Amino acid sequence: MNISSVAQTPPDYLSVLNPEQKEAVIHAGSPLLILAGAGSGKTRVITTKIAYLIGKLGYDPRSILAVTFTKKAANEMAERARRLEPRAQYTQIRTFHSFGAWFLRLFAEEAGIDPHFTVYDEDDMVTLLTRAKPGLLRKDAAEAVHYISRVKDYCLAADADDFSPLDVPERFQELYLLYDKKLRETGNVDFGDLIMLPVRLLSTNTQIRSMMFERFKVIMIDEYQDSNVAQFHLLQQLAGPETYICVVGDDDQSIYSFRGAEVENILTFQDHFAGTQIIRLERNYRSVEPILNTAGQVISCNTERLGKTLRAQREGGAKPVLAFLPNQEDEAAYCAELITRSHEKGCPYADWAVLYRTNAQSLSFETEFLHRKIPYTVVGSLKFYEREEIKDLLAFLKFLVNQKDDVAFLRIINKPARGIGSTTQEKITAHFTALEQNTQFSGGVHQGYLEACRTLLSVLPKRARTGVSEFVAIIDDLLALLPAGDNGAENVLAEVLAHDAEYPRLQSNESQECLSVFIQKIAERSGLLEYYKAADEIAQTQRIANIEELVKSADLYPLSLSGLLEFLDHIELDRILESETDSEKDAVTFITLHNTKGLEFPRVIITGLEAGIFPRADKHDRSLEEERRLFYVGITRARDELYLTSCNTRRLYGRTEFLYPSLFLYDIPLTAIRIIGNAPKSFLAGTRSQSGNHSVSQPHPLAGRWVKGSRIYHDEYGYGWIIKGECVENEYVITIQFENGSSKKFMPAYQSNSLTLIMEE
DNA sequence: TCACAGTGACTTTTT
DNA sequence: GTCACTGTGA
Repeated sequence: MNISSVAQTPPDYLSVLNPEQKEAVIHAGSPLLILAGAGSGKTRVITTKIAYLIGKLGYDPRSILAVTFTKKAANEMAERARRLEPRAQYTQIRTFHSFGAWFLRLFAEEAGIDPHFTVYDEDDMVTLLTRAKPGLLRKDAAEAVHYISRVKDYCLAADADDFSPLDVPERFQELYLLYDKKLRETGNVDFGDLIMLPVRLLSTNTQIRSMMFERFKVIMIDEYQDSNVAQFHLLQQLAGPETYICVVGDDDQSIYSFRGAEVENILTFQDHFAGTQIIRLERNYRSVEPILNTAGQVISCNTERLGKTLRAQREGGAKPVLAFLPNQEDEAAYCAELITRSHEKGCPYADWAVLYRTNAQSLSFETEFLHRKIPYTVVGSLKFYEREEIKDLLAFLKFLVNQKDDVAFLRIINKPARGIGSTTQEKITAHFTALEQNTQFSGGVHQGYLEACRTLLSVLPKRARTGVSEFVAIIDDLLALLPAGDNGAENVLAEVLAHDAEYPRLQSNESQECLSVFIQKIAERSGLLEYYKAADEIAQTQRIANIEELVKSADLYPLSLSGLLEFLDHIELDRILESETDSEKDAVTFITLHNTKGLEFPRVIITGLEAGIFPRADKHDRSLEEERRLFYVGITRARDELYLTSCNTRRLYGRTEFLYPSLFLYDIPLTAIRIIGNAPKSFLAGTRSQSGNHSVSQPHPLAGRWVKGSRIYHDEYGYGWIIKGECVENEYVITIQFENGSSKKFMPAYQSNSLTLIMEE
């Protein structure tokens, strides 16, 4: 690692960079914070930097650790880095969590977990906690699990004295302790552990810590604005005195604080890493000028920013369009119309993206587009790995790896139904617990639930016995098909210090049988294939197709225990994104604003810009700023054309609600956009809805009927009286004070079914 | 073990 | 309005 041998002649890849990008690439020595605005060529800088470190500064590729948040981003980064510098294939380019998993497998023993651990998702966590505390309602377990996840984002273990950054419910710690005890019994980990356990291990074990210092000389983190406190601690632990640290992020694009992301990490980076140099990338190559200006207007309304002004590199382009529509059907029709017209002029459907705040909003678009036969794909509503059939199959895989996996066992013991009801299941669990306690005293090892099943066979009633012995036979058969292989952690020192060997993930599987055959066998032998085949026919679902997809995705992994573990890591940690067939198809993209991060489209429509929908009604101060950043992220996805839509009314929970324009629309100067449709006069006058200051103009035809002081009855809210009647943009709006204390606004014209005027006798 | 009805919730969600 | 969960009864 000779840092002093700087390049004499810059290679090609440097010549395509602008001065700031180049500065960021060749910077060395002190910690570096790159503030990279949307569309400023951030990925290019990171990948070029990796290539430069290896090719020009002579760093060993294996001594570089590059961390991202999504598998997709990691893949893209790895691929692009490799194109610039082939040796970058040996660089550790991973997601935070897959790095944690790699680390924990190496040091499983020291961390007190099974080296064959699998990762529990939130759903599994809830099941586990429900098992740990019988009688706990699933709803309450889910709440506790939510807090457990959050608390782990702050690196607070169950025995912590205080969970003060968070407002945890009463008796939370009791549940947390119980949960963690149960989790450790299974030998598995949850997502939070993948970061928290490495942090704890590194901070207490100096030997391991120096091994990491020895291994990683460079640490780079992408999307740093979305890192949480635990991840910050991990960075601190991994950063030795000699380590070169470079983080890249954009505080204006921090949109995951509800998941524990801590903007403070990027805002205070320079305070924690002495001598930090900051480089700003402010040239935007993506959007045309009017779109970028709009984005700038919006984000400048936030106060908590490091501050950064993007400059458009693309001139020309049209002003964004803001369309006011009567309701969500018209909104969907408007989008469909726009897209159809552009398609007729030769624009591919795939150029378009329809963005919305919540998944539920996709429904009206789906209905409309289906009707008009416009092809579309919905991104990320029902996640592949969350599907029942996939979870079932994965539970089988997990159980084969680890027979103490409580959650997996529970899922598969009686699915498809083998006549093993709750009574039998409880007997097995009780016996398992007894085994667990016995071995704790004797220091022995047991085979978990499988052994518990086997020993109980003789004492079970006939029907249960048949079922359980069938289950045991299935597991035995499948285990016999799985060659043990090595678990990849046998020689930790070699793995950590190896500088030439390729990581097993990239192993070629030509000589070996592949894992997909095995998963196919599981689907058959378990009876799940047959079970879902029948279900598909009854319910017209696609479950078998999903199972096939899972089988296919295991193609690249060898048939061995380590291959299976790797596959599970891949599934759990780096979720399968949309299938290839989807991305090849020419179709409009329907997507939530959150999911658009890192993407771009030539034409973008941001829909549902109404107060209470976006931003959501409960957002204030800091979280309002986060919502605004979300709007900013949405706007900056657009390359050539941007459309914004806002509805006057929307059906919510089966009720038609009257809605005001989104607060964020007031951030944009009227001259910067082209307004079409029936814009509320209060909006044009700049009167914000929140203040409720609507000037009453001429009397409305309905005003004589719904007069102030009248008694009313509402289906949902009960009795009340009208405290205000006003005319807003040709619509008559009344404010009702209900007897339950709440007050609400209604438009009588749209609510005649739920609202009744009580005539006095 | 299954089927049905009543109840409640109903953001966003990289891993 | 819709879905998913929970508990009861056959």
